This record gives sequence, C-alpha cells and structure tokens, in this order.
Amino acid sequence: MYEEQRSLTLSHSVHVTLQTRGCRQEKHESNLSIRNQARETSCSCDVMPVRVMSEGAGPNVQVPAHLTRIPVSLISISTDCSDRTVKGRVVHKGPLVSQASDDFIMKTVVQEEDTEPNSSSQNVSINVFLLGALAKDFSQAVNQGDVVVFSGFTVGKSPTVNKDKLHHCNLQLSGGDAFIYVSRPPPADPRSPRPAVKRSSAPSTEVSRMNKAQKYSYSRLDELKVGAVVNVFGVVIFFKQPFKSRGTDFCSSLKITDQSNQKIGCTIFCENLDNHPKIFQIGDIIRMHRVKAQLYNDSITLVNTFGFSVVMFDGVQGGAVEPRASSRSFSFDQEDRRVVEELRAWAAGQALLPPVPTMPLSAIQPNAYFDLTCQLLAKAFISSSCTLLRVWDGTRCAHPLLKVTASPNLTEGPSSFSAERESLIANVFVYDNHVEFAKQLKPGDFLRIYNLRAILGSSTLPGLTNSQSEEVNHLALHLHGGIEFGRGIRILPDDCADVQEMKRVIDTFQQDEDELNDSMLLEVWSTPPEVLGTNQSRHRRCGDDVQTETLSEVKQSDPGRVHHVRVQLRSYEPRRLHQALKLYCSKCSTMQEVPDDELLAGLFSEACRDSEPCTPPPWMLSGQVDLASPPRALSVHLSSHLLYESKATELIFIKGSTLGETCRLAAGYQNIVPVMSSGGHLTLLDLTAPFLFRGRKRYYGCKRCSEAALRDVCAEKDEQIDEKMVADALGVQLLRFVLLMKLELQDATDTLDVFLWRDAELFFGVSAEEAAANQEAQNIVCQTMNSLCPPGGSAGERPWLDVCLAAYRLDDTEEPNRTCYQICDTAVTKPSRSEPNPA
DNA sequence: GCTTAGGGTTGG
Repeated sequence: MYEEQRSLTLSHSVHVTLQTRGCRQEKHESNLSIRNQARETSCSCDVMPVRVMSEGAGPNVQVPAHLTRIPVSLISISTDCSDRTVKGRVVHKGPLVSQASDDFIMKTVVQEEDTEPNSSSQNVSINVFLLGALAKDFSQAVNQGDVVVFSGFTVGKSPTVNKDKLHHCNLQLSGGDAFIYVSRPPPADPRSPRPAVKRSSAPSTEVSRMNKAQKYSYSRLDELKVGAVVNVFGVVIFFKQPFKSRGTDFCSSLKITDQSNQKIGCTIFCENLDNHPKIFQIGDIIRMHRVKAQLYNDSITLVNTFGFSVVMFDGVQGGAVEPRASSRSFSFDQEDRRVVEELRAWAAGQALLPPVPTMPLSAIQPNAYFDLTCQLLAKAFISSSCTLLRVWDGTRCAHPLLKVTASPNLTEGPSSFSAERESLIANVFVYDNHVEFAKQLKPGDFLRIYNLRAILGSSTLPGLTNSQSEEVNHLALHLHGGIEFGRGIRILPDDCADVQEMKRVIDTFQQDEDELNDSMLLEVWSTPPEVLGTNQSRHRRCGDDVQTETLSEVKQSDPGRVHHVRVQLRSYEPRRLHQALKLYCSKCSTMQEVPDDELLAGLFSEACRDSEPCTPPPWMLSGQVDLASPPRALSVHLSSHLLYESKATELIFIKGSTLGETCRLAAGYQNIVPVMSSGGHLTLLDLTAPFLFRGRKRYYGCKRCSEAALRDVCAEKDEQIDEKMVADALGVQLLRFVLLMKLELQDATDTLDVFLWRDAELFFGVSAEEAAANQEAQNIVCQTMNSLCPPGGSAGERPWLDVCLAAYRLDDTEEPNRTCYQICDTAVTKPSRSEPNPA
C-alpha cells in the first residue's frame, strides 16, 4: 500500500500549468487588442493581420507559440480551428474583388509542401477566402510562391470541389482574429529565385501596409435594394431554432426590425450549426455581414451569402455588450457597441416583448405556453417519438407536478432523486423532431425550451402506469412536435446571464441537499474505474511528445491511448469532499463508501452490549480501566509478547468503549484495536468498523478478502508497529483510502466526463489517507477544486488546464464498449504571478 | 451542386 502511494507521489512526469487567465478576461483582452489595433496600426507591426517573417533570422515576427499546426489533409468541417494554423505555399492568387464600398474578397490557393509523400494533391491544396481589409492587405503583401501561415480561420465546405479537385473544405479569414504570417527566405540568400523582399529586423520596414481595421457600413431595414449584398443590425422579433432543411443545410428562420420599423424576414442556410446565429430570446440583437436582399411574395427577405457572418448581443438595456459570435473571427468595436445600445434603447420603448414569456417553474399556469430556462437532471426514453426530460430551475411550481418514474435502464442520469428534489423536478415530454435533438443533451446541461405547454392530467401521457392515473391534477410539460412558434430546445452556455441567475437559486437548494448525492454518484458510477489500477496499464503514461488535442478529437479516438487536452473544469461531483473519499481494496478491486460516524457509533454501542464474561486468548494480559462518567469499566488487553519486548502499550486491545472514547484513547496510544465479546470469546468487531485506530487515522479491512481473527502481533524490539503489521497479524486485508471524483471537462469543441482516481493524490499533492484524517489536507483539496471551478463562477473565471487523459475501455460485461477517461500524470500547480501569460 | 425556406393562432 505504501509503496504504491509513494510511487504515485513520486511520479514526476507532470503536465499541468494552471493558466492564470480565464476566458472572460481573454474576451476583454481580445476586444482591447482590436481597439488597439485601430489605434496602433501606424506604429506597430505586432497587431497587423498580415505579418512578414524572415526565416532563420533574428527577433522577427513569430507565429505565437500556443498555435499548433494542422495538416491540410486533416481539415474537415468539424475540425476545431481555434489555436490552429495551416501552412502552405501560395500557388494561386486570385484578383481582389470589391463587393461593396471598402469591402473586398479574394481567393487564393495554398499547397502544403511538407506532408506525407503519399498524400494526394487533392488533400494538400486548399482554397482560402480572404474577406474585408484582410483581402486587400494580402493582395499587396503576398506574392505567388510565398509560404504563408494562416490562423484564426474558419472552415467551410468547398462548393467547387468537383470542379477544381482541391480540398473538400475551404478556409475563410476575416475580422480581428485572423492572421496571416508570410515567411520568406533570409535576405542573405543570394540564390533566391524570387525577387528579394527587402527586410531588416526593424518592424518599420514591414512589407504590408496595414489599412485601418475594416469599417463596415450598415443598411437600415427600410433601404434594402433587391439584389444588394448588405450588412445589417436588427432586433429579433421572431426566430426558430435551426432545423434541417430538405437540402444540405440547416436553416434558421427569423424576423428582425430596427428603428425604421420595417420587419424583415431572414433565412440563414449553413451546414454547420455553429455558424448559425445564437439567438436565445426575442429581443436579442443581431448583426449580420454579407446578406443578400431578395424578393419573395412582394417583400424583401435577407438570405446569407458567401462570407456571411453573424454576431448576437443580448437585448437588455444596460447590460454588458458582449458579442456572441458564430464564427471564430469577427470584428467588434466601439461603433458596434454604440449601435447595439441605440437599438436596445429604441426597442425598450417598443412593444417587441415576446408573445410567449420566459418564466420560472414557480410562475407557470395550466394550459399556458411559455419558454423555460432550466437544468437537465436526467432524461429517459419513452418511445421512438417521445423522450422525457427531467428538469428543474430551483423554483417550486405552484401546482403539483406530475411524478414520473422511468426505468433506470432507459434513463440517462440518476433515475431517482431525494424526495425534496423530486418535488422540484418538472417532467417535460418532447416529441417527434425534438427527440433527435434531445439525444445530444446531457444531464447537467442548461437549456432553454421554447414554446412549452403545461398540461394538467396524466391519463393520456405516454409510458405511464395505471398507478399514476390518480394524479389527474398534476402538471406535465409538453414540447409538441414541429417548429412552429419557435418550438425547440437550445443549450445555453454556462456564462449566460439567465443561467447564472438560475444557478444561484439552484446552489442555495443544493447546499441543503447533501447525503443523497452519494447514492446518485454510486448510480452514475455503477462501475468503479478499477481497470486503470491494474499493472498492465501502468505503462500508459504520458510523454512530452503527446500533442494537445481537443475533446472532440479525444472522443473520436480509439481507447488505449493517452491524450493531452487543454480544458476548463465545467463541473464536478461530488461537491463535498467526504463523498469523494472511498475505501478501495486492491485485492478484489472493489470500492466502498467510508462509513459515517453515526453508523460507527451504532456498531460500537452494539459491541458494548454483550457483557457476558469471556475468556481472552492465552497470549493476552487483561486489565480494567474505570471510567468516571458514565461510571463503568473498560477492559483493556495487551500482548504478553509485546510486554516482553517492552512494547506493551504500543498496541492496545480495548473492549466496551464507545466510538468517541476509542478516538480519545487513540490520541494517546499508538495503536488501538477495538474488540468485543461474542459467544464467550474475545473477537474483533464487524469489519464495517475500523479494525485499528492510529492517532486520527482509522484503518478498515475488506470484508470479502479478510480472514480476521484475534491473533498476537509479533514485533521485534526495534520494529515499529504500523497498520500493515497489525493487519497482517489479524488476517485483515487493508482497505486503502482513495479519492474518486467525476469531472466534467470542457473546451471549445465538446465536454467530457472523466474520472479522477488513480492519480488523484498526485493531482492534489495530498494523500487520500491524509485527506481522511486531517483538516489541512482537506483544505488543500477543497481549495484546489474551488480555484479550478469557482462556485457560482462563470466560464470566464475558470482557469485553463493542461491535463493528461488516459482513455480505456471498461472490462465490463454489461457495457463492453464503454470508453472511460481518467486524469493521469497531472498535478495542479499553484498559479505563480511571475508566469507569463501566453500570447 | 447553387437547393434548402419563405413564422402563423398549437397534440400525444
């Protein structure tokens, strides 16, 4: 046991940095840098989106270190391209096309040169579209034949793949996050076949002359001309969640208005859901670039065209103006802020409020239609056209809510909750097309469900038993099939204001709820992650050569590998430390709860009850200790063997003490073994209780693997009596304290549930045994979790972590294909002030 | 390859 622990704490292939900068900060910084960009363009090359690097030369512009290159052949629609670069030679440079005044577009083709020799040319040549000022810049600064590195791009499906036989995707660059790095051979090389670009190390001779940050001009909704490609702002007065069209794309349908009072329908087709506007509610403000005005039924509608981008803003007056973009790169400046605030002020005076209000569960009325912001706790299969979502928002509905019990094997998430929590849970039946969407929802997700209907009575509900038919006056919620009235479900980000508000309510409730979490956890973890604990997988350690991957990439990989990820901790279970402590038997690989003091106190008082005289074994010396309050006698037994070695008091067997008394005695003696009389013999207590107390530490034995009996402990004179020696003598298989937590990791691409178990001690820098016994160790664990996931904090307040994950398949006959993940070789290091922020 | 949708007074 100790050797294993030692090997854990001495494992030093550690890979964690706790970056001190959170998302929220990052957002502000990035806004700041965009503003700086406008201000500093004349004096600094650092902020120019097209930069020239001289290969192998001095202190030149460099591609920021946090960006990693992705081979062109690996690019797909689903690739997460944040922090990715693409490198290639410019093999074609198209003309600079002016779309509108001061808005340009340009196509170039780059070819990757240093890829696998057997890659086909189709895989390594890719179309790149440059939009806005970047296009103009590129046309001036870059020549055919130059090697360029792109970052801050988005990936789209190439519509010309059959014609040009190039890569099936294209790259699109526009706005503040997109950068192009141009590298040229060092000027010292006289044999360069291409015209030498004069360049010294001084940035003032930058080849690119950066224009001012792109200025977009926006059309009012009453001045749209059929056929024109325009940029617009508007207030959303109707919207549908994106739905699958009969064509290749998802379609978002919405209607917007502005100060002109024109109401304009908009249709957005995008194959990738991420590129659709993130509209949360009516009243949100939308900014669209490059939409085309078309005529339909004598009215103008707006449809997205090439280079389309959309950004949403909350419409509430006085709130922060935070862009909610649907593309990695977008522009945003003070001018945008001003327009948003003007629209907010104007809309506040209009009757644009939703016809269907968003309301908490506490406000819903029978038969009403409403939007609900809630957290998903569990979902259950009802039928192929109906799924049950069990949700709550922390408020109590004024009407009794229908209780639904779904079969645990058809349920994702806990199949039951505490009575208190059950009384707050609303059952939402979602039908037809929403069933498909509901598949991607995970317990814990924050949702907004649009156009829900509250209905009394259960007689017609699917999947309910007769015993529930008496609940005729109970409310159930229904999300009917179809997309009319904006019916649908949306996952809300954690940092959304409404979610934050709801979390505050939920947290208050959760603090009162406690012991039941444990049974929930056991349900979630029906299989403890023991597989990794075996020696055969010990070699799966991480190495420095492992590249950082996104969570979505990790999920797509086969198990059996180690991954490096950069993630935030979205949530974790259990919230209380004592529930994370478990007892683990390394012999039979089972895990069990640590019994609580109430249970133990009962066992001790039970053990006191049998007061019939008993014969101690012959090797024992017996005596009595008289207690004053309450007045009674404890029998004390010592080993005669140890007495002979002058170590008699180093191991004391005690009979008749309460749990509290045993603990107090343990503070003064090295080893206390509680015993009891049973059938005229002295025996150990049931192994649910600790068989040994040493100071504040308690040691437990495995009921399954122990053959416990009272036997003498034979220690040599200078030998220390420890728990291992006592356990060996008594035939007890020692259980080891372990920490077991389930962490929900998150990055831009996905979320992933992982266990923290095998290397939990390394992670916290604390042994589980210490955490079970001493407050300081407990504080370290709690403080660590609080710093990684501040209670009530938004995503922006959570640090980014570099974590090593082992993916493995469960050796479980019930779920043979379930892949599990565990954090390994990862230690949390305290953020140091001197640590520089990455660029 | 250049479409797809184009809100509409609401079930289980």
